[in-house]
Amino acid sequence: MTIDEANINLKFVMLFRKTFGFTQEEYELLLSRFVLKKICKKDFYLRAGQVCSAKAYINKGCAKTFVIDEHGHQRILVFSFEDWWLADFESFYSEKPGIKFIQAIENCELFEISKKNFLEMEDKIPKLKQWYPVKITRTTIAAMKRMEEIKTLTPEQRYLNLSKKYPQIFQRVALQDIAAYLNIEPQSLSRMRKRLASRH
Amino acid sequence: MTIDEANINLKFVMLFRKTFGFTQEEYELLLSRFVLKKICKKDFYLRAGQVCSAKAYINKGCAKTFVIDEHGHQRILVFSFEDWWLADFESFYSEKPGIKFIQAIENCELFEISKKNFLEMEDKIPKLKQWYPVKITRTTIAAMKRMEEIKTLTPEQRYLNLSKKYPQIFQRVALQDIAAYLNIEPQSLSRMRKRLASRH
DNA sequence: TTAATTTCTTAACCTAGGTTAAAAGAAATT
DNA sequence: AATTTCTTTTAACCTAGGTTAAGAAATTAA
Repeated sequence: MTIDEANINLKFVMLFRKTFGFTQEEYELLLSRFVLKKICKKDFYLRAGQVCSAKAYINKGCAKTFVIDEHGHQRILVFSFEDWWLADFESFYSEKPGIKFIQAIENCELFEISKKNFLEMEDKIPKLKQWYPVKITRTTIAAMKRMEEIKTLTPEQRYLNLSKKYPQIFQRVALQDIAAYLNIEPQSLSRMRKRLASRH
Repeated sequence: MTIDEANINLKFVMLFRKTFGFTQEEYELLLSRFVLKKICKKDFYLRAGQVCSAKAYINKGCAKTFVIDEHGHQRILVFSFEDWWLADFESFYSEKPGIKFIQAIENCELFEISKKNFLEMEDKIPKLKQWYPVKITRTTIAAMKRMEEIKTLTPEQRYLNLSKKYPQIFQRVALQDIAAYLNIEPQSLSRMRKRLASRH
């Protein structure tokens, strides 16, 4: 399947075009390696035990990445929305089976590129290679910040931060998933919301 | 100050020499840009508010990296021992003042290289540049794993993991710092150790 | 060696979140 | 519209860790 011209809306490719000055040929070559993949709500993009051999740009929809803890509970590591990438980073680079599940929260429209094709593109379009250090540095900093946040804040504080920073998230993500993201049980989130409401 | 030949023990440089096949000239050029820096126990290598404009290889000693939470408590993000690097990664790359403190837990012998010199070396020794993507990918994966661990495990489980994986750490790091690393108060760690001991 | 300081432990009480179970509300099916 | 299923809320009880305060043990300094 190739990408329907009418659907092309890959912000990052457009951004590259501007930032790194891709030629028309490079632009088209890169685009040709992406494949449109539609997945329905509740479908899995990736399951624990699989090797993540591709990454996918989210054009529409959202997804959650989670691991299963020893009690069998989902522990959500990240929610991903439009203009983000879906992948189990660890498995993608190690090429070993991962422990993460990536599941659609809404019907999703993804543009996927295999690791093989991506590496090939990095060879053929040297400008693309400049992207990696920039992007991964940002990813690392984000992961470290997230770690600091989890370390220093209580679930309640993290809930308040989330409500403040991404109030729209409650329109798209179920409370039970918010709870799994905050690392608490849905009942506790419910009680917490009540507690916070009563402190008007 | 230059590095005394007798003291040269930079494993990473030796490793590079083998892995990337540095020439003698490259090897000596790179070494010449490192500066020996000794800091005493309890001295700060870096303070919040400063821009981290260098990184330091730990040849001897250990250090803790922490942030201060809203109650004024230290929250230790990482302990660093021999053969690790000291830096506030976030500040190093953003070139903005950071929020982290890096403090020696023992007297330390560091080999420091400024960001400026490091970038210059990356230009002059192209083989060195190959190192970055490899290293930062590992750093990112480690940060993500740490985040998963903090998310999925209780302080008690993390204490048990630490005791199992790095039993030697208790010989070098005070219990109050272990507590700050586990995200609990020293009293709670003390109580927890008693609880665990009684379950023989 | 003693005094001062720091680190570690103990205890009593408090609170947030876990656990279990059930009910109420919403959404999806029939 | 009615039924089934999934999500959210409520409540009672339990437990781990926070808080405060004080004492014991170990370092460090004098």
